Amino acid sequence: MKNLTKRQEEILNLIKSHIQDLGFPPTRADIAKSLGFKSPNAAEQHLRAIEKKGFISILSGASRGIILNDTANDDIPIIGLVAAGGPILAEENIEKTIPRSNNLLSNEIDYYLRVKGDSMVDVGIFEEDLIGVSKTLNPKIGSIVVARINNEVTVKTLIEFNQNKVILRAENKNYSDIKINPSIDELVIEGSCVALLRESI
Amino acid sequence: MKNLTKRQEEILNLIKSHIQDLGFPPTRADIAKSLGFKSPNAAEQHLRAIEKKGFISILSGASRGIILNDTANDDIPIIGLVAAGGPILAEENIEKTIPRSNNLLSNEIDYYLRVKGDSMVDVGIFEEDLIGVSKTLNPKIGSIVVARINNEVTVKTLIEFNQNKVILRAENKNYSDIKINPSIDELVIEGSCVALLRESI
DNA sequence: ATTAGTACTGTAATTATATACAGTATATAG
DNA sequence: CTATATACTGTATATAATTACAGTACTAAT
Repeated sequence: MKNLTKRQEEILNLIKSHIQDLGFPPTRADIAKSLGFKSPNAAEQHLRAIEKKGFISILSGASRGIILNDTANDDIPIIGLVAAGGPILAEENIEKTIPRSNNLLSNEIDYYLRVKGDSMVDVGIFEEDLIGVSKTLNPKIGSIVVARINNEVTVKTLIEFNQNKVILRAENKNYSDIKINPSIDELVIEGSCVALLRESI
Repeated sequence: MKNLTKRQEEILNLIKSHIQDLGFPPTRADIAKSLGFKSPNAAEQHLRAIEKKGFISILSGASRGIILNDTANDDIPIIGLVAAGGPILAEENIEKTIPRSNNLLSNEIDYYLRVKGDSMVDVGIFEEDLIGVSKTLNPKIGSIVVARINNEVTVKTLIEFNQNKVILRAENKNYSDIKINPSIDELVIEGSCVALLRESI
């Protein structure tokens, strides 16, 4: 997507604030009036240019038919089953997304991961719960982390983390600790768990 | 604000989803076409009625000049400690509020209640968790409810609910069932638990 | 009994809007 | 030197859209 000129950006911002204020886009005449053009055609031509650069779509024949092509992908993805092999945030794993502005929990959250299995029930994390994961937050000993062991993604408590020994604990008496030697098995700590959501109790 | 009729609500929803989908409100003709009216005037008159009831404003002369009067500006309160005696939603119990538009869970939620104690740990509800409570949802046997027993507010599973015998269960082996005779003890089911939030795991 | 509200059809006029066409001027890239 | 892009004025027109007016029919309230 090419860069907008100063004037074009001015017009795009005008469209955005018009939508913000009134709830619908401006007409060509509105734009012309706001920016002091004496011809609505000036606005028309700017719109065409902005459309050509991909920032908006114009519906022909529809009044105020300007659609913002929001590039700003600040949605938080909800990850369902993670397909083995690929990255967690791969397209195919995304169940749906929610706008970040609707997120009332920590804004450190990079994605929500739907919990599979009962290995964390003793700390109140149940199957189908959504855990909020921060990729950047440094995983601390004793915190709950999202780990990938040999391409298998799992949620566990981090008990020990050394060069040649990592221990992950399932918070369920029926499971035993997972001991990993990172020089033998591939281990990636994908992130830390910072929140939890449960729908339809 | 008066209530909308079924048809009027249908039209309001149509406007909302049109805005959601395209970014601007529909025209009278759009509405007529969507709902099968043969005259755009049918839409016009509905819009006037909806405006009269306060749900929208219509800008005269402007195409698509329909402004949603955000009624949904009621914030969802987060209830901390419930002071004995008063209603749950009393001012002094409100820890803070969050805009309903930011709520990504069920929109049946009337308030969030901060959980005190460990009586529900076996179903993954921990101290300091926030449970989303619906006042209107009919409490079902087996569901988790917010109950008030002699002015004490508690969260428990509803096991039995008869005229002279109500059983509430703590989901924690260390607690025993609470048996109540509603003709002796004052019992109010305040709502049903429909969601759960946990911050800072 | 009558008024007000709901729920439409049908027609038509006015105005709002998109959009084509014809220009002018400046800047930049090949 | 010649396209191509930017940045406009000015005019005109087809059509999109609002909106008034005249009806019909049913329901609920005063």
